[in-house]
Amino acid sequence: MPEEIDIYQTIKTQLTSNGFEHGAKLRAEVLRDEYNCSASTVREVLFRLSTVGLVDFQEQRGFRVPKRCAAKLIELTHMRVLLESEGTVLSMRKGGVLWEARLTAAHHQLSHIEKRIHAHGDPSGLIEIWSNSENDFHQTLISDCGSETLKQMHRRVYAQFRQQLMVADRQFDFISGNIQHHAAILDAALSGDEALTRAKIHDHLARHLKGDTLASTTG
Amino acid sequence: MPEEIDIYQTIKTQLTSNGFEHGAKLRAEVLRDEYNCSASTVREVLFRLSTVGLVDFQEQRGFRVPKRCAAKLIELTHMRVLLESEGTVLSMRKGGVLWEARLTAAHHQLSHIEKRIHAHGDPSGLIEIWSNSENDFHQTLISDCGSETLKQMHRRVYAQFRQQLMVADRQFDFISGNIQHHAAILDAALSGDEALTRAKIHDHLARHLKGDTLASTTG
DNA sequence: ATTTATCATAATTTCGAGATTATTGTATAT
DNA sequence: ATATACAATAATCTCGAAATTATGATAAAT
Repeated sequence: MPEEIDIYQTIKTQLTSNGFEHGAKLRAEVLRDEYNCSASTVREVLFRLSTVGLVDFQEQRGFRVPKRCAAKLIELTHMRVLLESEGTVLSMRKGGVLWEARLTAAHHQLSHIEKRIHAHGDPSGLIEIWSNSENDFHQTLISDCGSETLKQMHRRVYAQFRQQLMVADRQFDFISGNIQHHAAILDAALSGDEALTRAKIHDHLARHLKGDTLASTTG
Repeated sequence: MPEEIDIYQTIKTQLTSNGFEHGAKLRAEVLRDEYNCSASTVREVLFRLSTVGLVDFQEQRGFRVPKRCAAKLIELTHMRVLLESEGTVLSMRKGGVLWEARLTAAHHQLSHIEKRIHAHGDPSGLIEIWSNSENDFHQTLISDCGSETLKQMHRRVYAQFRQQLMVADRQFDFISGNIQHHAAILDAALSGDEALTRAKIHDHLARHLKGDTLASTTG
């Protein structure tokens, strides 16, 4: 069995779920023990992840986890708005009932978890499952856009976005306003109002655009 | 000196300038002779290029040059319109005179070459220089958008786009209409009319959207 | 004649070591 | 005390070969 694919996914998951410190050095000779493989294999994986933006690489100076950076988060947010709006509107136009059903289902699950977190106050044990549901909802929004390229780019941006946001022990990206935000996006999408849908997607992410020099284009 | 970076650039250039056949197999053991290095180094490079979309990879079945595919070209074109419009409008808003100057210069050079090709009839000897100028013009359009992320994504999409279009001995992407198209984009950008600029960028690339199921969003 | 099994060949994947380069610490000189 | 030169250490980069897996050819069986 070729394990490089597994190792790639494993390290990628670690990178996007706070498995490493921001700015931490990633030494192949050290990581090899974690995954029972050689340093060369780890090196290849890190090289690939650097191409995707989840790892920083400098020649002759090795690999590092990208450090937190406000400007970068703004750029990634801006990209999310752009790609997610476009993908969602395209999915709406294809007008599939199946898509509406899947979106409703994804929102139902996400909503359920968010209400539990809101009621409970402490999201500690639910962070992973919430993170997966949030991801699923946003992926579903664009799932029927008809462009594998767009979906791939969005996955990439989303992964980097999450990496920037993840901090140990904190409440991550979750705020109580999310419940209304997600519901508003769902309603707008089902209503068929493209401009409204774009606006709601923008509003949902707007809090990450504080101090932005990049103005919004579609709002 | 670490040559992997050089080899990466070399192979990338070959991939985007018709250096390989569409669908051709890329065997590390064979390519190593071309670049005076080991098969492992070539393998790493191909792995990285596969992450960027310029090489197809299947586990246990090696690397291949992506084959030509109408649907893919449409997706890439759609992405170019999306990213290039957004990046250009953002550059316009930053309103730099330096940007306008650079854009005018880039257009002047491109225009010069295109008129020579148009007059001469045969673009054979000018393909490479035209290709560089065209690339430069479009990169300059978005150069002051303020988002490294957007620029990086556009570079990637553009590279894949060109790879799809390149065919040996043919006139590549060049058509006589380009001269008017590029001039129209320049004029619109300098005039400050955002909607018009978006429209002209779309029109310029519209011929690659034949048979598109993805409708345009901003036009 | 077509299918299945087995074997030989070729390609891919993984590895650890050697070569190269950066980093750190120490000593000397200004 | 600061700066420079040099040596020791640690990291990165490159490589060729061994291990694994796919591919293709040949033979046996239905």
